[in-house]
Order: sequence, then structure tokens, then C-alpha cells
Amino acid sequence: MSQMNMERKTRERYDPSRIEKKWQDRWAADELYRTASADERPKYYVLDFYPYPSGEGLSVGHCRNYVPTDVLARYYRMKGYQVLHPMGWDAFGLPAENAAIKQKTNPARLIRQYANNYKRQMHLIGASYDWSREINSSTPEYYHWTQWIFLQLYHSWYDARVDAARPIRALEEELALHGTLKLALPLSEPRMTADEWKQLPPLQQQEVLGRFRLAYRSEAAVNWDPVDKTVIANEEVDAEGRAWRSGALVERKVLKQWFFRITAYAERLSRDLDLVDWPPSIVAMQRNWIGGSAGAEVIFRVAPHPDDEKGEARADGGSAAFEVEESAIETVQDEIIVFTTRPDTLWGTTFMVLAPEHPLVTEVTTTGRRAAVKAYVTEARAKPAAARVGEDREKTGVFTGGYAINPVNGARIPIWIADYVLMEYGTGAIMAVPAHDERDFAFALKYHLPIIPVIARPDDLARSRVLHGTYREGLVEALRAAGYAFEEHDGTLDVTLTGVQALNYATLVKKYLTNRWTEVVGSGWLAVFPDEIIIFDSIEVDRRIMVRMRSDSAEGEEAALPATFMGYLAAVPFYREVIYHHEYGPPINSGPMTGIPGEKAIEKTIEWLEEQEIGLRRQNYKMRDWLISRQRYWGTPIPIIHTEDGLEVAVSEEELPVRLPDVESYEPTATGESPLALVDSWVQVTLPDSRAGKRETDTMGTFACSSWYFLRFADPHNRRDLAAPEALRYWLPVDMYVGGAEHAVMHLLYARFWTKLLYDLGVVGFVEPFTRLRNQGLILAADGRKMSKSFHNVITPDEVVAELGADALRGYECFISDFELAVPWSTQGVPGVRRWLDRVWRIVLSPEENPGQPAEMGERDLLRITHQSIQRVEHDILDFKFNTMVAALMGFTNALYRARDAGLVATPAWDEAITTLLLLMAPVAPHIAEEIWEGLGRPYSIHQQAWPVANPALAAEEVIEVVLQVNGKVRDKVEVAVNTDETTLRELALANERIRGFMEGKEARKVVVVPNKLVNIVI
RNA sequence: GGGGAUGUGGCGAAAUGGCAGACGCGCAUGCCUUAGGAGCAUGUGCCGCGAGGCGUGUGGGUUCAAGUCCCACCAUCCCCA
Repeated sequence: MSQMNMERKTRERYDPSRIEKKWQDRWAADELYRTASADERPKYYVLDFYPYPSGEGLSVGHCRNYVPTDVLARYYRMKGYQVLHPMGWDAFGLPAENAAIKQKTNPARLIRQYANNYKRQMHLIGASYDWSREINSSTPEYYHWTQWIFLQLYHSWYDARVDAARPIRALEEELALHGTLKLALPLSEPRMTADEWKQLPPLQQQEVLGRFRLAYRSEAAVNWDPVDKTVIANEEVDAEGRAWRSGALVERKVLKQWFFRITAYAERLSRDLDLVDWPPSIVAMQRNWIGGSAGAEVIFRVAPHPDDEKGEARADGGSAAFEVEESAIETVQDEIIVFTTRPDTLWGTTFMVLAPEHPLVTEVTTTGRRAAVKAYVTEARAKPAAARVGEDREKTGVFTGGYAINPVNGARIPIWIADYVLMEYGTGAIMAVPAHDERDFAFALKYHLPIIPVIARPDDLARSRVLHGTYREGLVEALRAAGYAFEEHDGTLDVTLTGVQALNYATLVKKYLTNRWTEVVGSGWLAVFPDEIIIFDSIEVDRRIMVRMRSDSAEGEEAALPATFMGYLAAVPFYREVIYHHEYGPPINSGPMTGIPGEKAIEKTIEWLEEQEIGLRRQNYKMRDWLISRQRYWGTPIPIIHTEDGLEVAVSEEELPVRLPDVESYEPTATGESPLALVDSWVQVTLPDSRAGKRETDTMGTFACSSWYFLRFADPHNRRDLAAPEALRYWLPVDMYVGGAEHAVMHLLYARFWTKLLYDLGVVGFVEPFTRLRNQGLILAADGRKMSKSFHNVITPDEVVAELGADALRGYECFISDFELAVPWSTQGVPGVRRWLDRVWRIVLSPEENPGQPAEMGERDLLRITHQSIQRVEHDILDFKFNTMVAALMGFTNALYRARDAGLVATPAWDEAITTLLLLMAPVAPHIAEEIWEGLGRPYSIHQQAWPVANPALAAEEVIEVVLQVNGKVRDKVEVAVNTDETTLRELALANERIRGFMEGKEARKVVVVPNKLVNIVI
């Protein structure tokens, strides 16, 4: 039988179109890739990012994801693992809905059609998915569980004390017992006693609980996409304020929206990145996105309003406003909580800035400033966040007329409003330290606010300019004699010194000053007048210096003086480099903190603030809560019902799923309401207690669906649970997760968040869902551009398979480059791989045809190559080096040709070699491997054979080439027995003719011997 | 501005600190063939007739030895601002 087959095959050429479909059908019929349920075998879960099926189908670029994971899946099956290798569809969402609207069809039908096409293409390239586990996130069977997780979030809150989610009921019980007393809340969160809680009406209790729930509805200024007519997440807006999908400039709208409190998990999301084997760039991006910064909250009391009239008189200049007399003390009512990462600079706070949306804006604004403030706030609200905080943007702001008290030194500081402060970040209020923060510095200069340095320069550099005509003769000589470095330009002296020298220097210069003044800037900060030296260390002194400067100025010059000392210094080019810095360093002018070493200053200050009860340590995060509401039809309905009196009622778990109604039209409305709002029969419901209610009409964004789909694959048809616990225990977490880097923050962060929630709830037993992650590099078109329909440069797997076969395509997808590198597709590359397959076909099935030139090789050599190939291929697969895996297979094939020419075809070694070759190439080229396997009369299926085991003894070399070097340069090579000892090698090298020639008769100063590698003689 | 990645022949690329360029494409020469866009063989980093020299973005450093480790810089790409 085997002989007959051999004869038949030898007459046939390798023809992929004849064999690929045949085997694919047979494998499907035999359910070769169907995954059994959990058993005793070790498991391997290899998962591709599940795709949104688009109408354009798959390109060869997409296949770069699917082929290597398929190689992995096939490899692990042969290794005896239970392999879970599933595929499904991210079916909800805007692209499908927009396409359906455009084509006037139903999104469900469209997705089915597109998914079928994807599936067809995946079959075409021989992907070994277990299709019995196919899922579709837009089916009620699936979104039932998306809704179920929503309810878990809704019914949970994050208890910072135990660092885990707990039932909201537990919080309600605690509030009734202790109020917020024991909750470890940040200062900016409102406090409440148990009695106050109990007396709140239901609506307000709901509001309070909403501040804790992990899924909550809140009014927020959000990103409105005017093209897709929906709200989108911060993550979906780029730096220029454009929507990720539609490209439209987003608008700011204030709407009631659903959020997931991902910020509660910020610390764990950041910390647990240490547990995963992911590309470092993705880990960095996530850490960056989460953006943790340690710091403190500090309480600033709002000062009693000064007389409005007087305040108004000089209100445009903050420093001028200091001259307002202190009015009668009134009772302090309000506190402004700021968050700062630089509590060490607190003493340098010279003004405060509130976000335009800050709740205390009205409170602190004086009557006279009301109109100006209102105008400013209105304007700021309309700007998207991106347009407000960009560093190159001119800072704008408006004075409220109000003042706060700096808690550390009692300074009375003006409260401003500026749009560079965002309500969403920190507490929506900042303490401005213009001496050490660039934005505050620019703002202070622009609005003439005082700038007081409170951190010493690390380089201690100081400068002083003594103007021509302000000093008497002899100063130049005196400076020189004292050893100060200076330059003279037209009688003006530019002196460079250090802060330590400042006072001595000032004392010296003072003696020579005849009029006006000079100053020491950068370190040691002084204002020097002919009769006094003023240490520049506070707002009061700043004021005093300016009064003195005005009185010492020439007639008419006085008016040109800026409002502050630093304003004056900033206009002097010689001082430009030293007036500002934001380094860490020992505090100066900072009361009890003065002189503490820079690296301890922040920590010490926080401790001190907590002692004084004016501040509290706090970790802050850049990441915002996850906005999940979408005002669109094609998404998972949010399982909440609103009653007429404004209360939220969560749909009970038994009533899930809340099904998406069939509708005639799902065009978005222009009003910011979901099209679901128009479906009265769906919206109007009667609650079990016979109250009337209306369904929530927002749907969830698709990132909700994709945040847990990897769990569903473990048990995709379960009707009672999201997946059976034992299935989750066996299959999860995902061992290898592969997809594009564009999901670095959004999907991967959300999925991690949900996993941690489900861990807290006891649904899963692991904290990270994806143990290993790899991102495939982008495949570009041959022209170096992205493959895109609009460039007409897309290459589809269909055309490549038709021309050269699926195995050649698979081989080239692996071979093209390192898996993670971006690379242009080469149409000449696939034929190269195809040639290799042709060579395999011929050398295995008809080795005696067309022999080449006689070659030298023994059976032992062939066995060595065979076993070395097993080692190489296996190592490369595990190391995700599919390109060198193919190279190793090609090298092995080339060796078989040499073995054939050496007459080894009839030997046992030959038989072992070709058997091994077929097994090793089965994962990458499954069809040809199966066909040849059958041709040799081996039992079906090659894909159910055991992976070959390398015998290290057979793989070992017996003779090895050792390099002989003189001064690191290769001068000769010798063959020696493996593991030849150092002494022998050394003598061999020193006796070598060529080496002696290069040594030019000199003595070896040193001889380095690395056994099995080289001998290096240093002369 | 901050973070990350990448930089090696004509091209895609290999290389636990130990012979740079495996494997493939392309190219050249030859064989086979009615034919070749098939197959087989040989060659192919650069300079040089050769001996040999020079070569992994640039400049330093560590080392007997550096594509690989360290420092500074340049270029390209990605993310964040």
C-alpha cells in the first residue's frame, strides 16, 4: 500500500489546490480541533484578539496574527496539551451600525454576513479554531452576561481599607452605623454622620451611593462626537481633540452618563503589571496612562471677603490687591482642597487657581468680579480639555476677588480661575507655586502675581548685575580682589557667584552702591540697596522691595517698574537662566522644612501636614473613570430602570437579558438621546411593585463586551453562569494572547479591570487575565504605506492562496520578519517559501530523482542534524521566533538534499529524518505535511502525532571548529574533538604555523582559551 | 518636552559578550532543457590582482574579545503631553 502510494505521488507535483480543501474538509468532518472539556491533561489557552468583522474581509496583514497563534496551538496539541484556541466576533458597535445604516440593512444580518466571510478566510488559511465555541457579542446569550457584570459593578463599591470591591449593601449598613467616619476617604470627599445619612431622602441617598458604586450615573462634561452622534471615552479622543473612529472634532457637552469606576483599581492595575509577561512598551503605556503620582491633599481656608469696593478697585492685579486693608474678621466658611505632588513647595504658594467648573467658584467670587468670572467660565466650559492644557497655549485666567489663607505660613493669597486647571484632575483646584512650576510661572508673570522661590537650586548658581552709574569707583577692583567672576559691559557688571557667597558679596557691593540697587538672583536671593540688604523670602518682603524700588527710582521710571520683584528680574536677560527651576532640592524660606535634604523634603512635609491636620497623603491618578454610555442602538442595553421620581432600579439578575428591541430605524437622534428612547413599547415598563418606570436607553460601548469574552470561551454555551467555575478554573488565565498594539491601553486595561473585579467577587481565581501578551508588527503594502482599500494596495489571503497555496502563505507570514516588527509585504517572498515546500515534496516523495553532486555525509551526521532541528524548531516556537523556525526547517530540508547526494536514502537515519521533518513542519504547513504523511502510508492524522523528542546525545557535535585569534583577529580555524581541554587548545594554537606567522616572533602576553569556541593570543 | 521601540549586505533579516551576515529574496555564472517565470550546482558585504585591510547609524568607554554591555549624540517610527 505504502509502495503504491509512493509511486502514485512521485508522478504528481505538489499542487496545493488539490490537497488543501480536501484536508480542511476532512479535518472539519472529523472535528479534529474540537476542544474537549476540562480533564487531567495540562492545558494551553492561546487566544487571538477577537475581531470586529468588517466588510472588507481579512488581508494578509491580519493573518500575521492568526498564523503564528495557529502554529502555537498545533504545536501544543502535538505536545499532548489540551489546547483552547477559539474565535469569535466583536459584533456590537459603531462600525457595524454605521455600515448597516448606510446599506439600509440590519446590523445583525450584516455582522453575520461579514463574520461568515472571515470564517471562510480563516478556513482557507487552515486555522485550527474550535468553531463549536464561536461566540458573537451581540447575541442575547452573550450580552446577558455583559449585563450581569454590569449589575455586579452597580451593586459593588471599592473599600480602600481592604483594597477590594464589596457589596454596596455592606456600605449602606456601615453608613447607617458610622456614617463616613471609618471609610478612609480623601479630604475632598464630603463627610457625613450616620444620623445625617439616615435622614436623607431616598433620592439623595442614591446620590451618595452613586459616589461609591463601581457603575454609576453622573453628570459630566463629556466628549460628544458630532458625526457618530454619541458620547465617547477619553481614551477614544486623540491629542488634537479628534474622535478615534470618526475623526471629527469632539465637542464638550454636559450630560448624565454611565461610568465604571476603574480609578478605584488604579493602584492594582499599575502594580500587577509586574506579574505579566508583556511587551515592555505596552506595560510602559499602561503605567503612563494610569499616571500615578504621589502627593498630598492640603486644606486652604477661604479668607473672609474683603470690602468688595476696594477689592474691585485693583482687582486686575493680584499683588496690587494685597494693599487692600484687612477687613473685619468674619467666620471662615469654606475650605478649598488642593492636590499637589510637590507639597515641599507649599511655602511658595502665592495664589490659588480653581478650575472653571469648581463648585466654590460662585462662593469665592466677590460681587464686583461676578460678571467677569461668569463670562470666563462660560467660555472655558465650551473648550475641549485638549485645547485647554496644551503647553504651548497662552494661559488665561480671571481673578475672583476672593482670597485664601496658605495654611503653612498664613499668607493671604488671591484666588484665580483658569482653564489650565481641570476639574477632572486631582481636586479641581491647585496651589500655584510660580517659582517652581512652569505653567504657574508663566501665569504669574502674565498677571503680575508674586513669585517666591522656596527650593534651592541644585547647582547653587547665583547672578548679580550692577548697573553702570549706580556704584562708585573701586568696585571693580574690590570684586577682583575678592575673587568674584564678572564681566563688564559699558560699565555694567555681570557677576556670577554662588548662593553661599551671596551675603558676603552683597555686603561688599553695598559699600560701593551710590543709588538705586542691585540684587542677587538664582540662589541666596537678595535685594541690595545702598543702605540695606533685604532678604527676598516672602510675599511681604516682595511688596516691601517694590515699595523701596519705587521710591529709589528716577522720576518717570517708577511707573515702568513691574508689580513684583520677580517681574522686574524676569525682564533682565542676564538673569533669565537662573530665575526659575523645577528641580527637587532642599527647601528655603519654608519655615520648619527649610534646609531639609531635597530627597526627603516631600516625605517630611507630608508627615508634618498630617501632624498639623492641614493635609493628608494621597495617591493621585491621571486615569479617569471609564465612560461607558453610548447614545446608540447597536450595543448592550444597560439593565437599569428609572422611576418617575428619579430613582434607579437595577433589573434583577433573573430578568436578564434585557433584550435589544427590533426596530425600524436605528439612526441616531440629533438630541443626544439613543434611538432606543423612541421605542415606547420597550422603554415603558411596570416594576414588580407596579410603579411605572422607563428603561435606560443608553447602551454600553463595545469595550464592555470585549472585557470578558476570553472567559466565555471556556464555556460558551452556559445558560446559568457566565462560565462554569470548573471551566474557568481549568482554562483561565489565557496563556498566550496575541493582537495589535493599538489596544495597548483601552481594551487591555478594561479587561484587566473587570478581571480584578471578578476576582474580588470570587468569580475567577486569578488577578491577571493574560499571562503572556505579544503584539504582531504591522504588515505594510509593498509600497511602504498602510494596506488600505483607498490606496488599492491590499493583498488578500484569498489571492495568495489561489496562486501559491495556504501553506506557502502561512510559511511566509512566519518567515517575513521578526514577529513584532513592522514590515512591508513582499510579493517575491511567498514564492520563496513555496519553493521550499516543493523541495520538501520532492525530497521526501521521490528522493532518487535528479540527484545532485556527490556529497560527504554519514548517517550519524544526518541524525545529528535531525535532532538539532528538533531543538531549534521547538526553541523558536516557544520563543515566538517563527521566522527562524522556518529558517531551521529550510536548513533541515537543504541538509536532506546533501544526505540524498551522499547516498543515505535507504538508511534508517533517512527514514527518521523525513518523518521528523514532516512532524516539525506540521504546525506551520499542515496541509502538505498531512498529504505527504499519507503518501508515506503513515496513520492519519499527522496532527494527532506526538511531537518528536530531541535526543541530546544525537544532537551533540563530536568535532568542533575552534577559532584561533591573534589580538582578537581570526587567523586560522582548526577542527578538534568536542570538549578538548584548555591546555591542549592552548598548545595547539601556539604551535600553529599561521598563528606563529602573525605573532611576528613576539611572546604571548596572555592567552585566552574558551573551550569549544576559540583561542585568543594577545601579544 | 516625557516614555517606548528600531537602526546590520541591493532587499526581508540571523547572531546565550566569542568566526557578523544563518535562512530567504534578488543578482551572476554554469548544467539540464525545444523552451524557462521549472529544476540542479556554484558564487554573491565593501576595497584590493594578492597577501591583506575595512565593515553592524555617529562619537567615546569597558573587555583578551562588543552588533550585543555602559555613556553621549543622530535618524526613523509609536505612545503621551
